[in-house]
Amino acid sequence: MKEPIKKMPAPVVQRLTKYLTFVRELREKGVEWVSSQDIAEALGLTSSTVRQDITHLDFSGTSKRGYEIKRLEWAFYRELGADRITNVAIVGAGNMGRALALHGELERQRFMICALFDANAKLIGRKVGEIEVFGMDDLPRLVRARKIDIGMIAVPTASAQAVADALVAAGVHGILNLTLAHVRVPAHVAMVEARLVASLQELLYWMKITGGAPPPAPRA
Amino acid sequence: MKEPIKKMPAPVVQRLTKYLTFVRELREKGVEWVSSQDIAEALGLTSSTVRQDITHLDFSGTSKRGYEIKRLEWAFYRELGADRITNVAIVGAGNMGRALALHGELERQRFMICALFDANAKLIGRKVGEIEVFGMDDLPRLVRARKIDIGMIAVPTASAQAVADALVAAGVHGILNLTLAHVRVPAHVAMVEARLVASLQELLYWMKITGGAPPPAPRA
DNA sequence: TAGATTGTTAATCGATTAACAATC
DNA sequence: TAGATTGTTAATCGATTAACAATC
Repeated sequence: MKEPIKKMPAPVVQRLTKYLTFVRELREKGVEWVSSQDIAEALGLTSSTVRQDITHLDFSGTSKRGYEIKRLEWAFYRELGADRITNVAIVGAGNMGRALALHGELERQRFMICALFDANAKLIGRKVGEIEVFGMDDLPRLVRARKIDIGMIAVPTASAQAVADALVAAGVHGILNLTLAHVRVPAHVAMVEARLVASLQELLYWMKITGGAPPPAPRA
Repeated sequence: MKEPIKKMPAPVVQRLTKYLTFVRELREKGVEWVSSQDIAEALGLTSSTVRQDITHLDFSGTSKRGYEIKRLEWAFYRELGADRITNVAIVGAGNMGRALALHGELERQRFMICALFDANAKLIGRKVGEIEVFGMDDLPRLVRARKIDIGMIAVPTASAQAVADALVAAGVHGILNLTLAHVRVPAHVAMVEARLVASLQELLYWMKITGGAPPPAPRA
């Protein structure tokens, strides 16, 4: 086990997801080797940053040739923990929740949507594609039974914290928050914010500035 | 015009969207004053950071009492450029694009969805709620006619760059990219990435680490 | 071999935090 | 007034970049 144990900084983790997308594209095109300079140019970074970031992986390049794409891609997946299937529940069977449930890209990237939940009794029992909608009461039971690791919050802003609490109580290990609300979770549960409306507000600011772009890695 | 002209760092802009959400909630509850310490505790920051961030605004607090919530909320909206209506186009009338078009939260936060676009001829002419679906050919004309400032990319990953190019050519000033792809735009166009699948991959990493949380401000 | 590219160390840059004087 | 909280300056911390020796 040579895996580095040290926690990577958040900016590095975010760039890893970008590297992954880029090298996957290259592999699909049949390219076999890539240099830190190639990656840097494509993503608007310095080659130094790219090499430093790859340092965090259990992976080595080759002098003069760069990085072998197939192995590098795999190293990214492995480091992120995205090399196996992850079971996901979506809370909120409104427009957004249903769209996520039907979003093929998730499955393609090994995220399996195992259940939808909604507080609205009229929606319970319906199906969205293959996925059944359950009431909130079933959350603890199904999280356990279906080994659900991640809960996605796609409910109205006002209910976001209550849903997060319910997901934590049910035992998920990670939460993706899609609402505008700031949500708090205990330290043993990981959370990433994907607040779409907030992203639009951030975008407005960068548009104000020189009609210009944000610094290299906004965040997404 | 006392507005500070200097560009804020990306982490500050991202926190601004969080402050905004928090103080809006307080205002709705009828609270009138808030201290940097209150905000810091709610959002998991230091009061020092909060005060430094507010420094970037054209706004002053009051010794001993803190910040007047109504005025502070407004200052956040103004600094972000979110104090007026912004016209938005969505490209991609699939599940995700339609869900966004129907997502009431956008309108509530002054983003007006003015048009949907899709390459699929079968979808053209249909309506999603009140919003009509147009073909890609109509993009340049409608961006001009409807004064569309922002384009949201909600198409399959493989078409993301082509759509971005089309939006830039049509003259939008900002782009929100919802696909997994990394997309490049010229410097005069602002872009924010809201790559949902990448956010899930980032989440997987934080789950690996102590089953733990990311550092204070992951991005979003 | 010669040259290109990695991996790593050290320097720089920028953001966060601490400390405290100003102030209402 | 006394005390609480801001606004600001200086110190710290961490991330990015530059430089270069190692190496295939």
